Amino acid sequence: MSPSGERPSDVQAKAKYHHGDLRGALILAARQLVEEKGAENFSLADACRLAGVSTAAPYRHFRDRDEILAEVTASGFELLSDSSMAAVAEKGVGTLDGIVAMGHAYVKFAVENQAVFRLMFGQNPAIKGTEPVTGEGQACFGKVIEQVAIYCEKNRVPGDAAIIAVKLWTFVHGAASLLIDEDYEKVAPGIDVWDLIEKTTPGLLGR
Amino acid sequence: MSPSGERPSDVQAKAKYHHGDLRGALILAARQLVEEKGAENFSLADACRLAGVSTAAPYRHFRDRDEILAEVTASGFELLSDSSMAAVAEKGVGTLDGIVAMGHAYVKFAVENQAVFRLMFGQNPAIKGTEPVTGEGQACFGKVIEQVAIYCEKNRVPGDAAIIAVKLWTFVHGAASLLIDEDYEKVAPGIDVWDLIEKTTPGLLGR
DNA sequence: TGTACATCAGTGAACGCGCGTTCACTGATGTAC
DNA sequence: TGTACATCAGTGAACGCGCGTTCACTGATGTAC
Repeated sequence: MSPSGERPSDVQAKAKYHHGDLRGALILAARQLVEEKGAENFSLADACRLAGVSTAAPYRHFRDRDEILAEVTASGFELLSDSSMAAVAEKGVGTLDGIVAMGHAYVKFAVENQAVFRLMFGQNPAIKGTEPVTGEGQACFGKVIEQVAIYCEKNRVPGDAAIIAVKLWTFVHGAASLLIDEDYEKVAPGIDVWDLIEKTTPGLLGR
Repeated sequence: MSPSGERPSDVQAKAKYHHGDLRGALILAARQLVEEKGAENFSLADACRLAGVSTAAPYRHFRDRDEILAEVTASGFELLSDSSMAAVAEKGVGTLDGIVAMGHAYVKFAVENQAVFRLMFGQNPAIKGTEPVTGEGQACFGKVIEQVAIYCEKNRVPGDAAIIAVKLWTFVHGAASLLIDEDYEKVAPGIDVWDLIEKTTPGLLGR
């Protein structure tokens, strides 16, 4: 340790003029605030406050407010891809269990990252049209098709893997949405979404 | 016609001090604006402009901005209930065709009333907790259970009608959401959601 | 039927607020010699 | 190794904006007599 007692990794150290990784810190702050207050209540000024910089600082790193949100959204797809693949790897590549596990991972992600999930799939043309978001989104769905294709081949299921993947996605997406938006609660309180997916997946795969 | 040439029904007549049904007119204006710009860009001031009244006028009829949005949301559920029932009546009460038609009506409603659909099912605790909204929402889902129950009895399908109804709702809701949020387009462009629902419903009903 | 008056549904001006973005600036960093 | 200087990443003050809401007010309506 240097005589001054400061280390580069000491993020909480007293404020420095040069931040080191303000871009990354702002994305992190934005993600946290979006999750806390919802994307519709997110303000750039808030993120600056949280990161401890002036409100003008972000403009060194981002074109505008939307560009930060797009970055948050894209990072959500990355995280979803990773956790889906981890789930599949654990339960078995191209197996029914593996595919169910992907569905569960999808719902788990939605629950743990509600506001980011809404950004990823919900309406916000300005954000969803941008490259990082579109790219990561396609990659993410590609993994589902891949697993379904392996499953179909192994089990001699006829039909287009892409269409079956769309069915699965549709169902799981509905479940995740209705769950986090608390729509089940009004009408089917205490429903076990985990179980719902497990029981419904075989039928959706089957035909 | 009176000598002045004015009729009470003459909505487009020159502005009157007393509006007649400002409450209703503001809800209509709000609905239109929500649909045009999205709920997140809706402002009370805009609605006043459209209705041709001062920005203070709404406060004779509504507590605040959220109360108008809640009213718009509740009216959405009414409309959805009505069109679902019309679809069922046409295709056959408690039949497979009737249930598929409800699914189609759900998607049609979502497409034609995207922003209101998002208000109805999306996150906005302030609005969704209110009475008109909760009540209309429950009534709406009740109609689905009803149809499924008749179907199950007629066709001797074992199992809880409510659970089957939840499955159907989940799938159709996923389809409607992914469709209007343009998420299919990235990944399965040109998909025929109508057909998807028709093909998938029997399986979801079956087990 | 005609008049007096209470009630109601609007007006329009003003408020304080927080936002996104721009500006001229300054302090820190790292490279050339 | 030490110094000069260009470059870069921040600052902080200011801007214009539109919003939701409140206020004292006024014009229209309808009822009692």
